[in-house]
Amino acid sequence: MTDAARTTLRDVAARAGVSATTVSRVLAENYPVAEATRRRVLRAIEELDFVANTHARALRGQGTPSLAFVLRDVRCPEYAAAAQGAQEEAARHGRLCLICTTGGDPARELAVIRQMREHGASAVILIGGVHKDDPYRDRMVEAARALDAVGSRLVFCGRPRLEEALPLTVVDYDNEGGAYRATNHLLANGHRRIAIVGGDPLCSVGAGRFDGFFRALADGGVPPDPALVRTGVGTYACGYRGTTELLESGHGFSAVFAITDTAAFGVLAALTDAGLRVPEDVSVVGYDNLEFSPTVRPGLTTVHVPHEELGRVAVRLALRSGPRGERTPRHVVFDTHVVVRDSVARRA
Amino acid sequence: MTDAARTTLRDVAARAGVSATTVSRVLAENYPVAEATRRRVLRAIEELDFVANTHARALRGQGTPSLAFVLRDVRCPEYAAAAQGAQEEAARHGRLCLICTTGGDPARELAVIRQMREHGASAVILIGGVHKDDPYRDRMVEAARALDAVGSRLVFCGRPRLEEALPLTVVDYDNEGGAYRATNHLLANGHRRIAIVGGDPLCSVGAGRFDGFFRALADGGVPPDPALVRTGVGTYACGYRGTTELLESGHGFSAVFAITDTAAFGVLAALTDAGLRVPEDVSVVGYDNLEFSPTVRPGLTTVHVPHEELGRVAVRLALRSGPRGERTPRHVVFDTHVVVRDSVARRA
DNA sequence: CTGAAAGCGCTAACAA
DNA sequence: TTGTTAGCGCTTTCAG
Repeated sequence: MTDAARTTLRDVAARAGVSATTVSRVLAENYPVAEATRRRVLRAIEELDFVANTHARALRGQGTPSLAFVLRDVRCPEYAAAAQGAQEEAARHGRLCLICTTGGDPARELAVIRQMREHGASAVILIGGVHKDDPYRDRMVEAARALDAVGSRLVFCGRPRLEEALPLTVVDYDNEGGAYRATNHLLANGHRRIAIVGGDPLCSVGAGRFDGFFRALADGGVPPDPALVRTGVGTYACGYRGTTELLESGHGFSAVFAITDTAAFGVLAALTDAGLRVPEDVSVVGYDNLEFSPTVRPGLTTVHVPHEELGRVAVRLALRSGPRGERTPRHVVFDTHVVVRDSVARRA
Repeated sequence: MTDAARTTLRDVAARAGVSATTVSRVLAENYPVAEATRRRVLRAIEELDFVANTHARALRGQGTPSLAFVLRDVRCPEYAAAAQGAQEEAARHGRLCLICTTGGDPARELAVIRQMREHGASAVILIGGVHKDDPYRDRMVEAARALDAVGSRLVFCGRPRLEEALPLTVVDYDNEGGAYRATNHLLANGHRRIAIVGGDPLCSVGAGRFDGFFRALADGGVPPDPALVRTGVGTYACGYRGTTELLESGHGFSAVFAITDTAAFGVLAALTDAGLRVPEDVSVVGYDNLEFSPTVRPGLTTVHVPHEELGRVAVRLALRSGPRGERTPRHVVFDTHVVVRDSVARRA
């Protein structure tokens, strides 16, 4: 029982008593075919349960190239959201999506890009932040050029652009600005001792959020206190741990800026477990506005990031200038804004 | 700037001053090639930044066929978990994964299966429950046969098998049993008035959970009360709404069995918003044991489902009997068990 | 050790 | 309206 050979267009042709060309034309509907013949062919296709071979088509240059997404982990709600948006958009265009997870390993990311090149994907969309790392950066530059050279594109989604002159499409959001506004919201509510928890300053996402935070502090005339900074990788665990450490350290604070909503959930849990009330005792803001964030109690005040939209637009731009379109690199940046819910109170 | 033609193996051959055959052999490493020649070829590949064309390979029959996953929505944590497990396993085998979302539309699911057939995927893995619908079922039977006919497989993941004789691989979990045990846990804690919220009895997943629930009630000698049943589609919203309705209806209850953890989060929120304490006033159990479930307060008592594992095993089985392996349909069912946390208390 | 030739399944000139 | 032919990029006999 080796590969039961797949039914080919020739089989259909034979059965319908026509040439392969005719079958092809019936399928493509791009050429006149006598109605009777057409019906005969259609019946043969039906009877044989024929489906065309994508690879043969692709080889002929007729294929609809797929789209590829590369992300760290589908379980991260932000990435899942972007992936979902992208999927929907791709489906709308009849495109197939390859989704590959890398577990955050840059080597795997590059490997995947390579696989996509082999595959002739019309675009490779990289979702999520990057670690700042020069050799990696250089390889990315190469990748962008290589993809461009064959009429394909590299798209960064929720990841800052590299240098200006690169054939790269970037769909990003105002990461730094969101952090600035979130911090300002805390400041405006009278908070001065604000902790920041869970961010990774070496990751583009974390770095931008830190920047916005400190800029807001500076603009608000509040001196930053290193004792109130707890770095991490944006997970629940580091939100929880960071908060617990902060509490134990005895450095007072009246508000926490969690670098992600996921970390904020950890912050909330740690505070609750310590017998503190949110927002009466401590105020909390998050970042991302996950689907889940309005549902926790208290509802989480956070920064809205249009994750689905990022994915959708990434696909749209990737598809816009198909192989024969103009090659202009594109750059779109979405706004972010604070969504006020119940986790921030005026400082007593 | 039309399709900058992609570098081909011939280009490499020309540059290295050898035949295409030799280049192919250097790539495949399946045939002796003089070291000097090899190096020349490798250099040419490097210089030209050549990557082989997957489609040509696939056409020749040498390709590594991809794997396809079909699921409703990547944003659902259960599906994301399964997808992640599957991805990792696939990556381990050097396979590419196509992930397609259907938005729960059976028509799209079928369409996707078709695309996968065109693609020659070695397996199509369907993740998640199904609605009970006969015409759809029949098409699925057809799909299973069609895939099998070309040496590919259809895999159900977290979805009950169809008829016995089908060439279908099933990786499922003891859905009914989990609900039975969760309900028993409530019963064992003295609860008699137990509401069930959020399930869709027309979906395979919901139906199994309802069955387990009612069986446990029957075995425990507790007559089921229709007034305590609130159906839905397993979302946060229906957990919330169901609970609110229950509360307003005035039918007393001391515990809620939420059909999914996601619904349980809604139940928890509704209870909290109504000024009730969990578990002091009302006990709650969920189902799924999402990553998030231990992190809410109180920690959610729930039924563990090994979602990642389901995905991993689905891939493993799909790959096990490659095209030339034996065709035996397989069926594996994972156990489920109750994870006790803090949302259930003894009935006062 | 290397190369020439055939062909995977499909489509597009070009003829008829 | 239909068929014939050639060829996409690769691998693989089969000869050299």
